Amino acid sequence: MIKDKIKTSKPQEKSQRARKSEVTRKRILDASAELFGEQGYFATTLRQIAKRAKIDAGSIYYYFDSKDEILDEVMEIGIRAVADAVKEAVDALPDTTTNREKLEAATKAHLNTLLKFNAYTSANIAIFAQVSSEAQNRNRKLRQDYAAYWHELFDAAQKSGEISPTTDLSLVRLFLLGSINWSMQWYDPKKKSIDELALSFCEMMFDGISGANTEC
Amino acid sequence: MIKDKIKTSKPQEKSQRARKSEVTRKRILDASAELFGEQGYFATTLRQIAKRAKIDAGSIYYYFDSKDEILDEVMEIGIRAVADAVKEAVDALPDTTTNREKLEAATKAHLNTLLKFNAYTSANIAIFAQVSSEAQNRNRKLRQDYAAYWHELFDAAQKSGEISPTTDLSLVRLFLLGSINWSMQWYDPKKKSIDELALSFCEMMFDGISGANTEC
Amino acid sequence: MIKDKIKTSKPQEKSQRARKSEVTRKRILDASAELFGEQGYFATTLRQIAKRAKIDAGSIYYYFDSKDEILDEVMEIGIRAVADAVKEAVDALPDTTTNREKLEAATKAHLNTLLKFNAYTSANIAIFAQVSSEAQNRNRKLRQDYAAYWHELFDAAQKSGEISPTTDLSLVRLFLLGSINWSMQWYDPKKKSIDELALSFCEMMFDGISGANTEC
Amino acid sequence: MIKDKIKTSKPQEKSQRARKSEVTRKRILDASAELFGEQGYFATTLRQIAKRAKIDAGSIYYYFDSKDEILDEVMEIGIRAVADAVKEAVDALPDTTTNREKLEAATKAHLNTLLKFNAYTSANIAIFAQVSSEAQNRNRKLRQDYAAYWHELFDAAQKSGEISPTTDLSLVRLFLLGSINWSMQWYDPKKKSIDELALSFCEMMFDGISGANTEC
DNA sequence: AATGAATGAGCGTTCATTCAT
DNA sequence: TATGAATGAACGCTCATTCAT
Repeated sequence: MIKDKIKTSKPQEKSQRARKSEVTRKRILDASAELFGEQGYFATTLRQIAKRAKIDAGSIYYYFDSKDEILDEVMEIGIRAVADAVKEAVDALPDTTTNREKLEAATKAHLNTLLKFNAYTSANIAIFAQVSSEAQNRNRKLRQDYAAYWHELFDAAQKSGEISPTTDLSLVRLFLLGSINWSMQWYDPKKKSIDELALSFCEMMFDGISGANTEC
Repeated sequence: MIKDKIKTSKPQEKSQRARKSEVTRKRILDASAELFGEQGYFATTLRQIAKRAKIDAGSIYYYFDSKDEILDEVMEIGIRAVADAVKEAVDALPDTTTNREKLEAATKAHLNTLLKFNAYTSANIAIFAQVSSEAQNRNRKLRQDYAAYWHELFDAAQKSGEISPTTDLSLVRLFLLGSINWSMQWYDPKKKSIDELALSFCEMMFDGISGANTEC
Repeated sequence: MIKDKIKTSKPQEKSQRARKSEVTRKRILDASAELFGEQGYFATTLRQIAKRAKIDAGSIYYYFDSKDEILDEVMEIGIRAVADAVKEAVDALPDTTTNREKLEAATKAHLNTLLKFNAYTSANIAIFAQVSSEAQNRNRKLRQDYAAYWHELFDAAQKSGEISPTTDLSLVRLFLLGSINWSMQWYDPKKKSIDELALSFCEMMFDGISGANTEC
Repeated sequence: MIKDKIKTSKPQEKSQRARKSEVTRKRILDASAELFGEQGYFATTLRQIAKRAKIDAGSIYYYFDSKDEILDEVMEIGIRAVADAVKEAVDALPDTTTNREKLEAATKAHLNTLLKFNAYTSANIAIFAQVSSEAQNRNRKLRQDYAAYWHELFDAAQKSGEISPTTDLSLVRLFLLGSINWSMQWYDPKKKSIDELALSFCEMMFDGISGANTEC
């Protein structure tokens, strides 16, 4: 809708109007992401979204064609946000970084985005399973791309010998990301920092918890 | 409601009426558990439940006071079901069984209940995060008991030296159960059996994936 | 919906419930027909219908799946009502009746149904042109049947010599029924009785208004 | 609104502004007339009108105070258009023309305006019965003037003996114009030309369809 | 033990309208 | 001269719930 019009205006000098419009649009999306994450998609009403975005419920339809369209955009932003955060974190590391360290950085970034910084990502992870399969499918490509990026990280670690050659990389990825995503349901910032948690996760995954290890 | 009446009747010779009533009641709960698991709590309507239970929507209120009461009972049954299955599986093991083997058996039992046998458990795990905090609280005690049971298993393993003494047992429990529960979102029975999956999870947790291990 | 259930119940002894249900259903249809005729389809709201039918707006959906379904049923009843009234009127005539007299009787019956007796017929004639083409199509078959019946009447009159052999019967039918239907927009019962009006219409159609006729 | 301003500006040299304004205003009216005719008044939204007129929905309010005001103007233009067309057609006839021929010319002109040339007239005839009685009343005076003009034509024909002295002229006028207006609902240009149709109508009205006529 | 009828609050959505720019 | 943003009332419709039978 409006989005298109804004993008076609000259980039260097956006009118005040266009800027205000963008701000309102973002307020709606922000409110939606928060509420979807807190209550789920179906339990969230457009009137709640409108109230939190400080506009009238009818006005939402100036920016979006339907509640479903909001959902799609929230979910898309959510996946892009983690993916970007993770890639950025990994890219920022020096060349000398080991692959295990890269995976640790990725885990930290994912966990921080999910638990602290990004309501869109929380919403995506929280509600994906409960929305219609159509809505899921619209988000699937981005999720697969993100999974593929993690696979590369794991693959590099295996190739360099940091992960045992017999390890099923797909399974271990699902194992790690499952744990991470599930932490949404129990994480309490008062008890442990997010970065510590991420490192603990990686340590468990890499070294295991077996008491026999120490016998080496 | 009816539930109470049934319990006060003599246990050995239930009238046919009472038995039929129980059957209908169970049909409603079964239908609810299935639908909650498939679609979520809010997306499921009482009419859908009634249809699947083959009764009239109004009749549900003969057995339950509200949709929320159905939710509570489904969730309770769900947690009890996994807890029972896990305990039974562990209890059935011979005395010579190692603690690691007990944890493996527990994992298999949890995973089988969740992914194959019990719609109530699937529903519980799938919808817990999306229902009201009141409903969550009503289920919390049972969940804590179940967590405590797992903790015992981990604790015994640590005491026996099978788990390193520095391991944070609470964290590792959340790590393992998070992975397991999350598998609901991606598990495909055509690719791997549930028991194999359970063993893979335990192996990763105990032994880790590090390539350095092999250097011992 | 409900309609089906009622029909499957034993015809000889309808329960009080079923009868009450039928009454409510009819109240909704009656109210709809009246309002559609008075205000048009789009200007009529379900809340107005509910108010006139003395039920709650939501209750309408116990009997009908949508506003459109009400429309369909109102339109169907409307056409059937005129068709039945016209056929009955013609059938009631003795064998000695001329074809012109039959056409006069048909005209009277149509006009009375439209202007006096049947809100459904008024609604049908008034709103047909303004509803969606889908709704029109659903009503089309019945309208064609009704038109065919009129055609038979005209055809018989032409065959018997009461109508000139060169007359285009389709056109004259449209001419007559157009005039009749249009009378909805101007007819005032205080000025002329419906039966008189019908006869005037037929006289004009048969004999024309030309002053030259009298010269015969 | 703007209309007034335009009229007060000097007629011979309208500013370009004023002219552009008039053009836009006409675009809105044209779009409205078309849509009202196609879909009815209530089914037509201001956004549809705006889209067809290639302006923004809000801009309509620069030219009109309300949707109802557009309706009034469309309806007024519609009646004036037929009235003018009919009068022009009759005035163009030579002095030797018979009154019947004048009525035929009037019928042709009305029918052509309605079915071919003028969206405003189509809209007026199509939607008059469905708009509020207030809106109808605002259009009534013009309609009565137009009816009076037809009455004059009929009256002259009766006075000259071309119409039988016993004919109820008001009724015959309603009869003819009803048929004509109703033809909107069934006329198909592929089957018969408008002029032929008009002549057929007049022939039926004047000469009747009776087979007995030929016996003269 | 169960149903059919009905309710009423609230849902997602639409639409005529307003107004600052 | 015209627009983009926003409003708020009302729309068709859904749903958990009630209740007489």
